[in-house]
Amino acid sequence: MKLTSLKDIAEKANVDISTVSRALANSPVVKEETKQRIFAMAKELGYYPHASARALASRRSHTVGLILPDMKALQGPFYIEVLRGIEQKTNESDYSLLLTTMANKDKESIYLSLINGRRMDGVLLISENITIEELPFLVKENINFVVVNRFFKGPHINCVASDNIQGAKLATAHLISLGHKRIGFVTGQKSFSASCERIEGYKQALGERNLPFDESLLVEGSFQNGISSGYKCTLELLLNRSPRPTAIFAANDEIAVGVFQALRDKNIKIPQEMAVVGFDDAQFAAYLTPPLTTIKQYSYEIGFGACEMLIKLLNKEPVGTHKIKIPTKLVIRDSCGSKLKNPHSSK
Amino acid sequence: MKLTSLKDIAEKANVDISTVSRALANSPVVKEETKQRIFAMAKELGYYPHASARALASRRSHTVGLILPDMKALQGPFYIEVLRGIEQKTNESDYSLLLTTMANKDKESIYLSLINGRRMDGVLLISENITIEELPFLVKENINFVVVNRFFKGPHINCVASDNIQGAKLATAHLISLGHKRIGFVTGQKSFSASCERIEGYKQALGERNLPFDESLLVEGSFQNGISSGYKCTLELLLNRSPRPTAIFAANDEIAVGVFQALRDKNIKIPQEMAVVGFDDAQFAAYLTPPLTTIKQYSYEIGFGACEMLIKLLNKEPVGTHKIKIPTKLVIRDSCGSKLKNPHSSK
DNA sequence: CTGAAAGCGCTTACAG
DNA sequence: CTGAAAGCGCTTACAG
Repeated sequence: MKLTSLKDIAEKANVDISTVSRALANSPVVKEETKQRIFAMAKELGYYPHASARALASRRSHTVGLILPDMKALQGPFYIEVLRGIEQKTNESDYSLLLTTMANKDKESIYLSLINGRRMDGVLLISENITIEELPFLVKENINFVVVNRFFKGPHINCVASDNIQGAKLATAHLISLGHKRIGFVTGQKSFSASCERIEGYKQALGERNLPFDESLLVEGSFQNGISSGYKCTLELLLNRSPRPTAIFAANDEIAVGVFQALRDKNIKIPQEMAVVGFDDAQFAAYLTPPLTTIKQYSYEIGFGACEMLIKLLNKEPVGTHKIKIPTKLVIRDSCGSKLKNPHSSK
Repeated sequence: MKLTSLKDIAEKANVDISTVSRALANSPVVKEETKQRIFAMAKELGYYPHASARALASRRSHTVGLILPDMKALQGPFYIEVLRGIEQKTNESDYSLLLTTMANKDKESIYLSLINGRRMDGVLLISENITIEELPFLVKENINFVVVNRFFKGPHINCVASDNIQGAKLATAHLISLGHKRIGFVTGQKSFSASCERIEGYKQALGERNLPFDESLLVEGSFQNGISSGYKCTLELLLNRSPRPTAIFAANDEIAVGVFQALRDKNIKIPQEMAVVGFDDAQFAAYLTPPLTTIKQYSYEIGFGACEMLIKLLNKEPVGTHKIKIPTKLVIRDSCGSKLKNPHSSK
């Protein structure tokens, strides 16, 4: 079954294929009338440009690569939304999206085979476990890339991520405004930049209200094992902290679920005896008992923005800044209650 | 920056590029010694074949398309695992994976642009909302495809999915073996084949034990709005059913969460007063209170199997059957308790 | 076993 | 504004 090619259109329209090519690319150089005639024929013949031929000739695959540590990274609503944003942008710009995982491959060979094999024009790096070490390699190899949801310093390293500092500040300030002074914080792994930034935001909020920072109120949990680590860390926060915190900031919503469970097991009422804030605004956050107050991340915008930046790079268009921070938003539900009556009553 | 091509290798090895091409393709026709020499040079020069050039010449893109209704379809652990399976197989077979969504595009144009644009050799259809109508189009256009996680009849329609009938039978039989005779069933949308199959399995299990099938024990929920529909449907099952069911089968684990919530609100103890079984074995299933007994689907195997079948089709290798059913497994935890003491005591 | 040649379906200077 | 030609980097009959 032969598909229609430029040649078919050219013959039918009685022009050279180069003219057809230009017309379909909407080149300003070809006469409007000719263009219209060619458009019509192309449509009539059901023409679809052959992506590989085009890529070979133009030296652009019009494909963006998405590199994940492994598929499990997609778990949770956060990355799904990131993907939605990416897909929307690739669609609008007529790019294809190639999906790859670093699972059991070595990183350099991925980059090399994908970029040198010319399957993609640039890559989006979605990865909690990208290390700063591999980035210079990408820069050296002249690979267009943007890192999604992490920040790295360096002028050639393009990043788009949530403003974690601002988000954590928002959460902490909210608790403070409700009268809390001792705020426990179940963080994510400290090896993740997002964790450090959120801790930074927490400290800043405290500092701005002249509240002391107490190291013992920080317990390191895990983003991935949110529920179980949230549970364990809460138990720890309930022990030997004097006075006991009156509020807990969970570094993500899964962790908050664990916090909820521990609190329920200990018969500590939310929000009356302990306020809880999460981070992410996961879909289930509104369904918890009580509904979780949390920090919403604009993950769709992160994906879209990252892809937009990459495509601009590919088109050699000027990108403004190479580091984009997407602000977050406080979503108030019931897990923090309203003003605290007597924040220090419980010990 | 010029990348190394066949020509570079050919010059260096003092052979024609066609020989290099054959050697790298490991053609049996070229002399072993020549091959080795060429392999070495290729490696030394860091050669990566240009995917587009190869695709253009060989008329195979070596790319498999993954078509989703929208990114949200990936939500939940089920499809993540399916993806893992697919990725594993594409890796092994050296295929690339192109990701597309049907969100705001019309389906035929997707198929046409992707297949006729020759971006992919075949497609994997992951979609709850694929309709039987569009399949003949695919067949007519000679597109290689396999439907993941749904069954359609027809000799040219390749499907790989869980054995839903067997799974639902497993769940129901388990409840029956524990003494339950009145088993409520919060189904998925009846428009989904998975729902019908699970209902069928439920009926079969009942029939095999000579238990009557009571239509009023079936309430239609929703896979997507699992929690809220599970909640509502449970309330309904608790009303006017006489005698009241002593067990509830939830068509997926999210629905089971809703069932749990409703039961808790009504002060009905799980499993003492009501046994609950789910379906999927979602990650959170083990963390519910009580841990959920459920039916595990081998989603990784579904993805792997589907991709394997597709690649066989592309290679014109014989595929055995065109419909593969992957069996499910009962995972017993605490939500069904053990033997019922007095199954009819509660009314 | 290897080489020379044609061709895959486009794009893009170069002329005119 | 359009055409003729070269070229993108491979594969694959066809000869020898």
